[in-house]
Amino acid sequence: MEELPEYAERVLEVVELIPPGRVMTYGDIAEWLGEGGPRQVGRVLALYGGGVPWWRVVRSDGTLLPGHEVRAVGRYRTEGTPLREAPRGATGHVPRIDMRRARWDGMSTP
DNA sequence: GTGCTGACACAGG
DNA sequence: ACCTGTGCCAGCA
Repeated sequence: MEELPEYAERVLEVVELIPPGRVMTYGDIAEWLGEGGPRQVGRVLALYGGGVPWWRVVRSDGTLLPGHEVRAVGRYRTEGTPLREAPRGATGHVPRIDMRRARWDGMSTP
């Protein structure tokens, strides 16, 4: 059985609450919990994020996790997450999240 | 105790 | 749009 710190459990719980097609930033989660900071949230996901939709947690500017961009973009296309598509034909360029539309404040429940 | 590191955020150039 | 520096908080050598 896992002995997760309570803070980690809270973070994971919030991440699981994020509806498909939406995203939250590390800072938003920290603020939503009212405790810790973005870096702590990031650390929790790095350690225990394997069981939650980690791709729905992005940086405030909408950039994806280094090394996991391809996997994440696959999910976004499947879930219909608003992306800022690169201008036609820009090969090698990874799309970023359209934060203005995709950001979820946690208010409207799915 | 001291210092570096990290799945971050923000401001400036 | 990209890179750099500074601030923040916790973990680790």
